Amino acid sequence: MASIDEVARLAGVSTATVSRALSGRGQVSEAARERVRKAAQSLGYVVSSRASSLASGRTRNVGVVVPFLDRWFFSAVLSGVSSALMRHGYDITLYNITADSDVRSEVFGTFLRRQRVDAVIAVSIELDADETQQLLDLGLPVIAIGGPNPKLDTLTVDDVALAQLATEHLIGLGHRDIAHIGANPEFDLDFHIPTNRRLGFEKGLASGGIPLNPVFFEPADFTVSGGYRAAKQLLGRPGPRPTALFVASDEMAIGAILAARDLGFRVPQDLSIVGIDGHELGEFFQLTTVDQFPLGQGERAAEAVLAKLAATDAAPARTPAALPYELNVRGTTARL
Amino acid sequence: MASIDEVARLAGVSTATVSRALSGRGQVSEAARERVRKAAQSLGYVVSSRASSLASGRTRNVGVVVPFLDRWFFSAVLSGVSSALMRHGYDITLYNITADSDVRSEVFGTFLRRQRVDAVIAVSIELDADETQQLLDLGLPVIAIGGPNPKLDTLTVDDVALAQLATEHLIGLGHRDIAHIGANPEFDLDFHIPTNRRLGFEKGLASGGIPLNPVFFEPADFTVSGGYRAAKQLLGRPGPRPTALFVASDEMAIGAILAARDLGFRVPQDLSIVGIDGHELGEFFQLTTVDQFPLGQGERAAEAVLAKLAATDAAPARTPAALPYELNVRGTTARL
DNA sequence: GTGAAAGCGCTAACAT
DNA sequence: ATGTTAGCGCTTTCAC
Repeated sequence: MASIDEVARLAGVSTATVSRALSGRGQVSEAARERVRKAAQSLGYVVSSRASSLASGRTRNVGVVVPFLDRWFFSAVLSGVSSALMRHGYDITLYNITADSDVRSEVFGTFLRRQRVDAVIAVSIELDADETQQLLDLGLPVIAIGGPNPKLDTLTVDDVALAQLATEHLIGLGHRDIAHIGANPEFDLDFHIPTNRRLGFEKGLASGGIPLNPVFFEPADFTVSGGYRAAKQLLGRPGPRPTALFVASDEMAIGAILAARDLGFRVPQDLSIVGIDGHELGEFFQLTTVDQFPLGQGERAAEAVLAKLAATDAAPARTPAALPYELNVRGTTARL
Repeated sequence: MASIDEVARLAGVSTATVSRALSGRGQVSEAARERVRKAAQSLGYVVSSRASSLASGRTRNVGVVVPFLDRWFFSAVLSGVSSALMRHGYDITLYNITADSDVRSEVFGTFLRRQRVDAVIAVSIELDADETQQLLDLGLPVIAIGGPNPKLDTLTVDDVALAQLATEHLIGLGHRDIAHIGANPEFDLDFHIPTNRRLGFEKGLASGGIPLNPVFFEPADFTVSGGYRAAKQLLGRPGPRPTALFVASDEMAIGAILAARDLGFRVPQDLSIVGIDGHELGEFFQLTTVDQFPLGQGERAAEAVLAKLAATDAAPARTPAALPYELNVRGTTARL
């Protein structure tokens, strides 16, 4: 592994000039820059991040904290973060927080304090006051995605508005008997998202002058099978039947589609279903949904964090804007 | 951020002793060790990985190279890698290789050469000779998962045997008209897995004395909708119809189940379906499958890499064994 | 078992 | 624009 001295010797300059030429910091003549580049190239030299970060305080590495790796939404966000950061020459080191509080305190108390990262992106994790403080104490730029945390710069989608949009889409199609599958109270301990989606649902109904019917709500756990079971409840029991379902996630919505089919309902003729997320399987099931572009959320988070890293007192990074979303009408919703 | 000197002062020892006490290398009296631990704790001191790795050459960080982040199989493997490595105090930095050859050469030519990692785990990426060489030239322990590469220590599941097991399960249930959904030749440029599964299918048929029927094969792209389309082809066209399907992945198998239902076939009464993987949705669809425990694969890879890191010339790490798999009979296969 | 001191390979003042 | 040099915060001989 060639070192900076060898490059300097081969290029006929000092190590300082090599450092400047390769990092783009400070003034270097075009000629010297070119010789350094060539020398580095021919020696296969790459700046050692260990040495460079010790000397400069910069690691070119961003820590990403996620609660799940094997749920589609989080993978998609991570994918977006990764590609955007890579494009800028940054590495990403991954911290998978589980529910296990030992793991959590290890991550916040040790792993993140190793000075391995220049900044942190926290993806949809509800942090308690302690954890938030520990993050802040790192003294690094932090960007959170989702789950608004007043102490952290957060990129957040307006979940109330999303849910309202979905609900009003249904109302616009003439539906009035609309049921909601969403917020399981237990799940909501970690994320406020389900609650907000439920609020949006209620706002949507209100805007259409439709009274809230407590029977038209069923909690589920944000999995396909949870959605399936919830839909079976809603559709199978005696009493009034909804003509449309607003489901708080695409995965649950897919479960609901399957449940409806099993019970002999045709979607969308007998039952309209709308979800939220923009899940990759939505296309296959022709699911109408409110897309929240998870990949784009990751990319935006990456850019926000890079902006913070590049910010100066003279030119501070601007606060992140609200995340975009879009109603994607496909085949699971239709006029009553 | 407290530094080692402060800890040393507070504990009344030299920095050398602090280093030894905290790293567990070298001899330290129990008393000194305890004082150091207390001092570090009270100052909130964590060893700086920048300084430590520059001085020692060890980073406590493993690079993980994956081709996809948003496919369930890879997320599951990554999840396993992450939890196992974390347990041992290791960080993981993630390199998401895309098909884009610029990204690939950046990762192998630059990112991985920054001396940020002690070892590399490559998850199911088919590497060309150049890339393999670049990995080897890093001079680091490398463990690959899947896609056997003779130059790399590889943890690999016997795909031929898996496929044969699935096929023979069908034969054991009395099926003889068995179709296969699998290897799309184009997809196979990157992974030999589909080909091996097809070979296993053929071996299974042969062991049951069943001649290969070229009509009973349909290529697909390992997605749900790919499986759906392929199954529609197989079941919908004139001519002989299979009574069972061996599908080379669970995601495609789920597509096949849906296709069968849409065509009015009852699963498993009219059609048996078996997949491969152990996908999280398998439970919901009651899919019979050959589970290959992706999470466990990740954990094993992590352990293998740690073993290599701990290995000495006197006690080299043993070569990794074949990965386990298991037939999980659920509801989509039945006697003819 | 413990301490002194010489690096590890860079970067960033400071000089020129 | 470029070189000299003093660290960055640890680990690891080496000596005791």
